[in-house]
Amino acid sequence: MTIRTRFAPSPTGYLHIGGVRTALFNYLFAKKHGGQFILRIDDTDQQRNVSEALQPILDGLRWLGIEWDEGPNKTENPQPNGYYQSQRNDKYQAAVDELLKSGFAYRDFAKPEEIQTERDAAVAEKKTFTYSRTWAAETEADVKKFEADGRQGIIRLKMPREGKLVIHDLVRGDVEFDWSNEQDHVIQRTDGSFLYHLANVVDDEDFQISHVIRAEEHLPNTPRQIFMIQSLGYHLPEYAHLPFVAEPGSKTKLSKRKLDKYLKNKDFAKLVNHANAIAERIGLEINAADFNPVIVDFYRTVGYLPEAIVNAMALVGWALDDKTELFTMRELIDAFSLEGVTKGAASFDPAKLFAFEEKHFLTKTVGEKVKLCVPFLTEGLSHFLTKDGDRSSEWCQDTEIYFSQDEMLRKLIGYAGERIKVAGDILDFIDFFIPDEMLPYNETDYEKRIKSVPEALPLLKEFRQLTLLGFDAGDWTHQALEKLAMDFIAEKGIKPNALIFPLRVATTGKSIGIGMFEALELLGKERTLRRIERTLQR
RNA sequence: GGCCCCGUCGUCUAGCGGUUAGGACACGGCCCUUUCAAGGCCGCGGCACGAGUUCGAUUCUCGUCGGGGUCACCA
Repeated sequence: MTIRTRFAPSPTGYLHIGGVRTALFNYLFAKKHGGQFILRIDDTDQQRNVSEALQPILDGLRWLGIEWDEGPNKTENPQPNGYYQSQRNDKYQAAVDELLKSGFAYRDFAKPEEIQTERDAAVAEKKTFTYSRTWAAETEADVKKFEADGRQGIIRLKMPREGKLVIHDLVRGDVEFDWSNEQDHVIQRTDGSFLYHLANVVDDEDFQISHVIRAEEHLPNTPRQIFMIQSLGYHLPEYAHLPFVAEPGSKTKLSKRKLDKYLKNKDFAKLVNHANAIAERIGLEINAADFNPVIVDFYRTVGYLPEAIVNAMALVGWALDDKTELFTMRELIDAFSLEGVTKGAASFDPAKLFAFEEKHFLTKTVGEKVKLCVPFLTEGLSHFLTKDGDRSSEWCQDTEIYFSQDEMLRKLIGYAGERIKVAGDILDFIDFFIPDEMLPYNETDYEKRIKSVPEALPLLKEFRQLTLLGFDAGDWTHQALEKLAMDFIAEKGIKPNALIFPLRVATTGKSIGIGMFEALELLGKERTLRRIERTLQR
């Protein structure tokens, strides 16, 4: 049997992190077994612009490396009617007609308030609501009568009222339902449009889906789908209901709308603050609704590695063994199995995701890191240089040199080592690329390391005059500089920090960063002296 | 409320009758160190509870409690 799985997003305008996990598991399972992964678009109830709302989802999946074999934007698609539910109405109509003909569905003329009354009564009696079928049309005469009353018809499933259904779920084992608890669900609306459950069943049959892998919130509505499958004589797919992705530190389903609440979680806040800082430095308008860690784009925007997201999400509700944590997509495909899927809801852990990012970034070569960082550096620099408005173009021209210092960037990334965990972190080191006369000082550091230390400036001045000024620019390496400084420190009989802190603030504007002498090496003699001079005159 | 699902450190999990209950992330401490990261070492911390079954239960059964999902002319 060919394994065929599908991910069926509704075009909502964004790719939810929980959706990623579902898509990923479907993808992994299909690839593992040499099958196909299909992308189908559930847009039966879509008012807005579908292609616009779908694009971020397609982009997000592609970015993550979850590529579909059939679906939108594919040149060769076997399905003549396409993969959009909105384009498949003929198929759905045929299915409804058949259900009607075979007696597994009926036309119903109840008014919404009449249904509601029955439902309220059931709730009051603490019983399962079951529609009385009072307004069900048995014959054409019934139809005429109801229509004469001004009633509008819909199509309902005529669900069994006795017996049991056992679903053999690949994750949960056998799950038993009583048919009597099932309702006569609507499958076609007054306006003739179709409902999700019907469309879903028809599509899965047409696309020959072998395994339905989806979040567990779908488990309660599986019986009605199986009822349709059986009534229409379709093949029954295998089911695997995944635990859903929960809020950090909770078992409640993760939701895009609860960001405020999540921000109270320390790890979540850390993740968001870090990302906000990057976004700010590239001049991005931060809109909390869209710039949200529940949405995949958030990570892409600040430079996370797609493989980190994939790795982290693969381990939400799945594990290979008791030790393997780091996976590439290829390794995931090889290792994945539905048996490894856990049953309990699994919290999304921002700290763990960040840890994966760190580890995956570490595996990149300097060359790869440069490639990843350049767009952020470019954005950050142009934002930094133009935020003062008028002067912008002039400043940009004057400082064009700073944009094209490949060699410096390369060295910097080497020296920065694991301080850069996300491509956007390169912006922590933007100071190396900006004109010396524009270097901003961290005022707290300046106060603490220079202003409030009387000997700081004299020491700096002396170091500059006696040591740096006469030092051969050709020997301007961090090793030579370090020796130079240490000799100076020894001679003066001071602690290293007495010189290094003021020097650090003077040359980089702040008291944290890469190794002091590596920093001076990158700056070069001329710029180092200029920055010190500027501080002395401040 | 009806129906269904779930329950191992704070979090993600390994475990599939006998283990000092293992790992990862986070957290705390120490070391290293010119700052910040990183790294090394150490530590904190868990089988929801109660009955069975069994020589023996984290593991099997039942119950209790707790958490969650779902009950649309949404998907």
